[in-house]
Amino acid sequence: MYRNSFTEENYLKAIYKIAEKNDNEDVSTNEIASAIMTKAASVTDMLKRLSDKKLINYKKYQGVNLTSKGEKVAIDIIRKHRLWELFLVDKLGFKWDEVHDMAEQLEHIQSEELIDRLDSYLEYPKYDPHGDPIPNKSGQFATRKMLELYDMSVGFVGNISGVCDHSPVFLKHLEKIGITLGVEIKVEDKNQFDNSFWISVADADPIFISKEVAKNLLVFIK
Amino acid sequence: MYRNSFTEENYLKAIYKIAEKNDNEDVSTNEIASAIMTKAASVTDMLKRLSDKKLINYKKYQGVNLTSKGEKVAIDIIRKHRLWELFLVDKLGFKWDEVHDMAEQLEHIQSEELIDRLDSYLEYPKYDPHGDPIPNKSGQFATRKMLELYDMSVGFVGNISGVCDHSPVFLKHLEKIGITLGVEIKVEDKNQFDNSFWISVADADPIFISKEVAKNLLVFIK
DNA sequence: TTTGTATTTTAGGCTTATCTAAAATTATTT
DNA sequence: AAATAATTTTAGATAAGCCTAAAATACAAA
Repeated sequence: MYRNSFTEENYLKAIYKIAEKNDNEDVSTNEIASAIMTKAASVTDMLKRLSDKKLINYKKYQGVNLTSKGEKVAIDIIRKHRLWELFLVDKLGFKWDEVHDMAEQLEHIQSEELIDRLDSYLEYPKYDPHGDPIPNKSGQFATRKMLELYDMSVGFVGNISGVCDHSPVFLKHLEKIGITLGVEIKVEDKNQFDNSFWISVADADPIFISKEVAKNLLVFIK
Repeated sequence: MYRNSFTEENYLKAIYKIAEKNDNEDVSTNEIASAIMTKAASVTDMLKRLSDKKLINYKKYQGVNLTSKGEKVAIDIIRKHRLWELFLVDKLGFKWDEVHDMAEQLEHIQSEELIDRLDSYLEYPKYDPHGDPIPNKSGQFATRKMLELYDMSVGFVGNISGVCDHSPVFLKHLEKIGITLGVEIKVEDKNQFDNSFWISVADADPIFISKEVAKNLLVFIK
């Protein structure tokens, strides 16, 4: 029974997320370096070690992808991260823009029993506070078709079900203008000039949102 | 704003606990080595680093004690450890013999806000699942005079308020014979020959406990 | 007080994870 | 296809933490 270090877990998670974003193409050294905030040379070092441990498939200069063993580890970390985030928001009352750094630490706590009990305590949730799916114990993600609000037409009615950008600055902005996860919105008008929107949120007075905001909001059809 | 490593925090915690046990005498290299499960040479290395950081007072060959800065860190770790233990038992339903290893990891999560909210969520508890006091935000411990059950005389009535030995094997044994934290006990008889006890627990039929058990149970007077 | 034992420190190595600078490889452009 | 640019890897250091073996110091006993 091996145990992976924090650092190894972080690399695997980063590789998983980059691959997910790029339709599972092989992941390059530089992409990993910028995700982990480190230098390419350090990444190369680590790739060799992960390869030795059969956690990734790696050929020099060719980029990498996760083995099924490596993917398992990555999904497990994501499961832990999202469960802890939900705990922090639902039970301890944190806001959705405050929990990321804490979850980055908590995701490395080693105990399967702990995470299973946390899962049960939270009543086997399917989505985290940002709308991202939480894999279950066997690594399965719930799926639902989510679309960018930006692509919806005037008259569309649906619920905010996720965000693309997870940065505190974006999340705080949403909070300020009254947009939270799950809230019902309606597209009242679209501005041809700058592609900004007028939307009404939970039947309140319509608010203005920019193209940038609309592109980072995900909705699903009611 | 500095950040201490896990390892540094573990050393400081170990020094604090050894000093506490020995009436705040200076702590020796060997004592630390055996507490941390490492070698004396490694301890010496670390003592130099902790001393450079002004977390301990260290003179070669003379043993060490914590500076007020170091003590603060140690108490903070103990606070986090005990709060997490209580969370695991009270909220996630773990048994008191199962939580130590998880709390050893959780105690190093860095976020003052997190621990304050956990404290609030648990309603500012004063004692952990083993009866050990939980320091408050400013580092103050609740105090109550606890005595070994071993020193009580026949007829004594009180409540189990703590344990000396924290090992799973001891705690499981207590569980098995029906002794839990807070339960009321009465000393029915003491055996001169081997210093074993007959005690009744919560008005049930008297049970037999050995000298070893009696020395590791703490009571306070009702 | 000298001798012997136990404790502690130093010296020198090892591993993980990082870095910079230089070399090797791949990709792009003319 | 050759030249240039970008990416990736190697080489060689560094720091934290750990180790073993040997040297230094402190403690205990004759």
